[in-house]
Amino acid sequence: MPELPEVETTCRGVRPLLTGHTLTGVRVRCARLRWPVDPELASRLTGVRVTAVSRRAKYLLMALDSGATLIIHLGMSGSLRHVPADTPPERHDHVDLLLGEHCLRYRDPRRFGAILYCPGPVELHPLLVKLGPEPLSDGFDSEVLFAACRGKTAAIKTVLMDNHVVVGVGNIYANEALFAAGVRPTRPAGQVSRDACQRLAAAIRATLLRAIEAGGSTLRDFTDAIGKPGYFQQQYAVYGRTGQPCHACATLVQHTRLGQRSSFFCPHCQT
DNA sequence: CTTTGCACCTGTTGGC
DNA sequence: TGCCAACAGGTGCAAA
Repeated sequence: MPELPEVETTCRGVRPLLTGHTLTGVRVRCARLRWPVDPELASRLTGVRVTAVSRRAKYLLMALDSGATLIIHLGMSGSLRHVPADTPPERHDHVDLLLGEHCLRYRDPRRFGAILYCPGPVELHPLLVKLGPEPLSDGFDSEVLFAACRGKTAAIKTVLMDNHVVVGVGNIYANEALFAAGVRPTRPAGQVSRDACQRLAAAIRATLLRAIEAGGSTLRDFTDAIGKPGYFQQQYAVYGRTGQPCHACATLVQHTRLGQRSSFFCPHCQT
């Protein structure tokens, strides 16, 4: 579920609940996530204070005053909810981070997500160390994208979704940004002009920012039901609109498959 | 090194 | 109405 906007919204939602607070316990009901949850997680975290909550790509990073970091990834179906600690867990509620009377509850039906304890410098963690720039930072611009496209025969959409090039661009936003930039997802990256890269970089930024704003305005309290994924659905220009008319020219949106991922485009607007 | 396809899971959907 | 295959927003990793 979570694309970068949902992860960013989750990050902003949990930040005030965690920052400066001490974890009073951890309940692990199911440790079988993408990677097994550390069996010693409870003893490592109990009594430890959270000093900061941030995000890198789609990883949530909870900095601890012990110098360690708790890394949480929501995978495809994960969510964090803020509920009273005595709320009976439902199916797929795998982990609770206890905060006195309340807790942060991790739910993940597909269990593609992860909860990892990183004792050392988190920026050196194997999962983070090779990541490309954040799409909303100065580290990502059209020149970075253009350079990454040089000489590549792979489809531009594949490059946009490559975490070594830029992080956080999932399937939905790759499709949407390509439409906004007028670039066909199947176009070989090496044939994408500097000008098109300019439009793509801007479109990625605008598309993500718009979604984050939509999420932020939906989100008043990060409590209970609001923490669930898909809580802000927005209008997509092409994603999931196979056979429906393009909003710009009424040509029917086409569907194709690129590296096992659904791709949608307007054959008239995108070249 | 690049590129491709698989694997990890469960829940939902669409076609027959 | 019922059943089952196909598919779902991620992404690390093995294999080619």
